[in-house]
Amino acid sequence: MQLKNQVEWALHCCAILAGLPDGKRLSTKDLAELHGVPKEYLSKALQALSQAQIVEGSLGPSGGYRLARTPARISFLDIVEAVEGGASRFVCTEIRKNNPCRPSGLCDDKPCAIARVMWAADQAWRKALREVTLSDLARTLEKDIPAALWKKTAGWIAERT
Amino acid sequence: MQLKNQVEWALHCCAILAGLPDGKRLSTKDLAELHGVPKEYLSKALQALSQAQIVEGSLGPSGGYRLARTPARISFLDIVEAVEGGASRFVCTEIRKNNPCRPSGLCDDKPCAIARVMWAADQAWRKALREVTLSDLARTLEKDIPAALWKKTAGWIAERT
DNA sequence: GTTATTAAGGATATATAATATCCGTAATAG
DNA sequence: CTATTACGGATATTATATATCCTTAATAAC
Repeated sequence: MQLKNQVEWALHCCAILAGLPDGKRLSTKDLAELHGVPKEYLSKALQALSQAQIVEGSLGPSGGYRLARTPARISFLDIVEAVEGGASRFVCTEIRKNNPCRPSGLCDDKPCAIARVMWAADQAWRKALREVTLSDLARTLEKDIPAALWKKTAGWIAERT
Repeated sequence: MQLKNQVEWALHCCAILAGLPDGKRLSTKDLAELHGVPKEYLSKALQALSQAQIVEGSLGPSGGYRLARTPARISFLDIVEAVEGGASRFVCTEIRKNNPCRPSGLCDDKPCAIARVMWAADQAWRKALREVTLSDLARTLEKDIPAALWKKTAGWIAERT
């Protein structure tokens, strides 16, 4: 049980888009080349982000993607859920109802106790992701990435925007 | 991306085993019938629990499973990890290294900033699961389950131990 | 207008993992 | 000796993830 690799790709793409000069866009082709991933498949992830209104695509030459709102207003959770879906990773199939001792008419007033615990843990995961935004990430990256690489990459991007 | 249904089954089986009279065992066959799930496949989940030393199997007629330690010392996380594995659900494939601007010799002193956030969220999920034990669950179930069903099920189990 | 480029989305193929079943083995209680 | 059990290996089936291909409509540049 693993998150899709598209989640990783989407996060990295958003990190790049967050650093783009104002109003500029970057195409799927360039994002794919920058990250060394297949353009066609990455495109699906970007489309998911677009549908979730996290990024905004535009057509034609000089078209491409940019963030739909400021980095401070986009959380990791937004991006993860756009790609992976918002459903809990624990699915309760109500096997308690298969208990042969159970009266057929019996109705439960609460969801299964086991599911409640699993769902609460899922919420803890989501909370952790909700609390980190793209601007937080940008600050971290600025410290992590060597200045030379940072500058060279910015130049590479500038040539294509 | 969903947890395996075996996780749900394993948790329910452990809940039953936690309520078993001292020293008694219950077989895969009975656990499967009680939960309405395929015996052969459930067996794989129970084997995983056995390998993780959460339950203890014994052979022969009147054999079966019982918990390997007290319910207070078995957490949801123990059970989930036994079935689902302990690896983080986010896998970093280091796509940052595919950046064409990156000097080929460059070595990173830290793991990718995006991965760090994702891994922290994974830890939050695990923490929530680590903090709930089978004895906590037993207390909750006692309140949730109607006394009549509780008693009838206990009887059903008693006939088979 | 014409052309090249782009996002968007549908259709389809391939690979991997989840789900499920079957069988052989060794242990063990009656 | 027999029936029952956990355990593990092998295999089949189904679902999902991964990936590619193709068509369409928009649009910027010429």
